[in-house]
Formats: sequence, C-alpha cells, structure tokens
Amino acid sequence: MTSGHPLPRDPEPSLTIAQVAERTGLSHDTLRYYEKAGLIERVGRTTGNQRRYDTADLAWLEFLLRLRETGMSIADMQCFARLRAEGDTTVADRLAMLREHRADLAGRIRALRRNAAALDDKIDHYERLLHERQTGTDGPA
Amino acid sequence: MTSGHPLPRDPEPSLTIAQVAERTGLSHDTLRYYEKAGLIERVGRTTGNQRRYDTADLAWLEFLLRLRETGMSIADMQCFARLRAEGDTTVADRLAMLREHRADLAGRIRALRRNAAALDDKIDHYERLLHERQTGTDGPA
DNA sequence: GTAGAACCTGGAGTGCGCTCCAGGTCAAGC
DNA sequence: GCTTGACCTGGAGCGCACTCCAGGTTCTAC
Repeated sequence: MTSGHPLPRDPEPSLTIAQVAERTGLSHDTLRYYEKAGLIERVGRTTGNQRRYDTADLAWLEFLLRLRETGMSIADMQCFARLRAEGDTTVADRLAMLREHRADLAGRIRALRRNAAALDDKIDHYERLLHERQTGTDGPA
Repeated sequence: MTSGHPLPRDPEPSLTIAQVAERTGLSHDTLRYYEKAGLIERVGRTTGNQRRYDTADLAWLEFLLRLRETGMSIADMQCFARLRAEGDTTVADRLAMLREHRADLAGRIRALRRNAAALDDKIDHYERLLHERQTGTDGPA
C-alpha cells in the first residue's frame, strides 16, 4: 500500500481538524483520541503544530468508520492499525482479521433479521389488540 | 394482556434465578439489575424472599432480550415496561414505540449491509494484493 | 441441627468510547 | 500589534450496561 504504484499525488488537500470533523462526522476530540490511541498514525503538522490531514488520512479514517459502524472494537482497530503500520508483510494477517470480522458481521445481520421478524410478529399482535379495543370486540372498556 | 382470556394457567413453573439465568443467558446480577431498574415487575417470592419466576416473567424477559439485541437502550425499555405496567390503555403508545424501533432497525440493517459490501470490496483488494505478493507480480520482495 | 450452596440487599467498581476542561499556543483580520 | 477564534496538550469526567463485593439470610441434604 505504500510502495507499488508511484502515483503522482495531487496537491495534497491538507485539511484542518475542523474540516475532517465535518467530513467524517467525528468530533475534534474523537479525532485526537483516535490518533492518541494509535488508530491513525501521527497526522502531519504545520510549523505551528496544528494537524493537517491529507487524502490518505481521510481514506483511512473512512475505512475505520466502516469498521466501527460494523461493530469492531477500538482494541481490534488498534490491532489492525498496528499491522498496517508494519507494512506489506502483514497483508495476510489483516486479510484474516477482515474475513473474521466479515463473518461475524454476517452472523449479526442474520440475528438482527430474525429478531426483526419476531418484532414484526409482536407488532402484528399489538395491531390486532388495538383493533379489538377500538371496535370493542372484547367487552367492557 | 392481563384481562381477556382467562386461561387456566398450568402449574406455574416457578423457576429460581439460577434457572432463569441459564435459560436466558443473563447473569443473576443482570436479572436483579433489570428488576431494580423496573424492566421487570417485581418477581414473585418464596416466604424466604427468594425469587421465583413464572412463565409470563420468562416470556417478558425473552421479549426484552429481543429488544436489547436489536439495540434498544435500557432507558427505552424502561419506558416500554412502564407503559405495559399501566395496562391496556397504553397499547397504542407501545405499538408506536415498537414501530419506531422497527423502522430504526431496518435502517441499521440496511447500513450494515452497505458496510458489509464495502468490506467485501476491501477483502477482495487484500486478496489481490496478497496474490501479487505471493506470485511476485510486483517486483522485489 | 448443621454444613455448604444458593440466595438476598445496597452500594461500589469496571470497561468502553468518548467528551470535557484548564491552561496555553497559533493564525487571520482589522 | 491586538483581538478573536481555532487549535494544542494532558488528564479528569461521564453515561451506559453491567459486574462485583460484603455481609447477611435461606434452603437442601445429610
């Protein structure tokens, strides 16, 4: 991911933390927290020590967000990030992690759908109940 | 749910907290916590003050578990439980809550599936990368 | 009737993922 | 050059959903 194709990088957008916060929906604090936690490698700085995020940082953040949204813990993301930082030799490990997470996710989606179906039944039940009450099928108020 | 059909209740299984813990997968502490929090109405007791759960308690717990597994917060479950305790007049409110939760859930499932698809792409990407490395498509080690 | 397991209570503690704060530095507009 | 708002750091605090603990009571099996 680092070597390979020497793409001629464009002007490197260089976003402030506020801009990244807006684009990702993460707060300034969370962005700093993720960096401190090692989820993002140390972001570039201005001479005055203010963060400037480039396109790669943003792409990585978006990937992290997907992991988070699919329920990966910070600890596991730290693990993944560490592997990534080690370079191309860890590709197999990272792939294994992603596959496991993917399988996990599939299971959770299945479970959610089962539960959703059960919820639908419950909703039907309540609808019938309500209808009975409204039409007075069941005797006294 | 309380009036209506006067079913001749069977011997009322009357389970101990340990038995309910095993059946539901909740810990003793969590069961007591849920009761203290008002998620379950006060469970019946022996003369010696030990809990005895009946079939209705178990069914309600299982319903709560479904709500929990689909991401409902304790606070919302408390709200639902309070409505339930108020009796049949709150059926419409409960139905509304369930419908909202159901819609929410549908959204979350959709989002998860989108993210799952993105994860699949990432996995494909890593597989190609790994294959390149193994077949030495990309030059020096 | 007694040992030991299971149960009770109120309240403190935990882990996670942020979120907030104090006290300071930096940068853009006037 | 000064104000004002964005940014920096380390560290404390928070809300959630439990989980654990101490100290006591009850139940079961012998």
